[in-house]
Amino acid sequence: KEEKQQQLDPNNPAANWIHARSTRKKRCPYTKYQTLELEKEFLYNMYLTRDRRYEVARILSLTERQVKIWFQNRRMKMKKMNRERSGKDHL
Amino acid sequence: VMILRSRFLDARRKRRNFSKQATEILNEYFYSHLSNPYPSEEAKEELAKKCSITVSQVSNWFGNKRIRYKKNIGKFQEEANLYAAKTAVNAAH
DNA sequence: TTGCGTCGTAAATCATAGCC
DNA sequence: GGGCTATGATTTACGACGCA
Repeated sequence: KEEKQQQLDPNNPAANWIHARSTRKKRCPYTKYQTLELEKEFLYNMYLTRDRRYEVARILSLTERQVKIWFQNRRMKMKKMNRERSGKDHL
Repeated sequence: VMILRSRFLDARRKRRNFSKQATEILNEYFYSHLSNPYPSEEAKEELAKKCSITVSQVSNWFGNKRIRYKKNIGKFQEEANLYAAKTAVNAAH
């Protein structure tokens, strides 16, 4: 495990930071229907049971992994929104 | 009600490009850390304060900058030279 | 040692600001 | 105004690491 570099060269455009696992799946935007259904499910409960995940994936033609990750991302989004909803009170 | 309404509208107000000065500060950091342009959480907070934007916006800016820079280094060469010269001058003083 | 959780991010895409 | 690109924000998909 690990990787990363540590080469300096300020004047050279040799920024070799990260990346791109060649095996990564290309991002594929979900349809309005898929997103709406996922949102409805999220509203019902933020965490999926195994059975529910299987059903949602089947109904929306997504893999269970995609559904799992969608929920993880959705929870992070909610967290971010709450954080912003906190530092307010002005105007 | 009016206050709540104005807050709601305010939250949805259209985005604005960052000020010239904020962009200047972000670019100075980016180009002076070109070998590893990943500010720590603390650095992000400091940049956010200096730029009068949120930490999330700083993260977005760096995310966009890194990928766009990497995608076309040539396009940013002039800008890179400009900031390199600027930091060199600052270091000299 | 499987398996799902968060955190930070890449990369693609979206939305629209802002210039000509 | 209309088109076009730049730019800030959001959306998928993981790697790294944590915990039970």
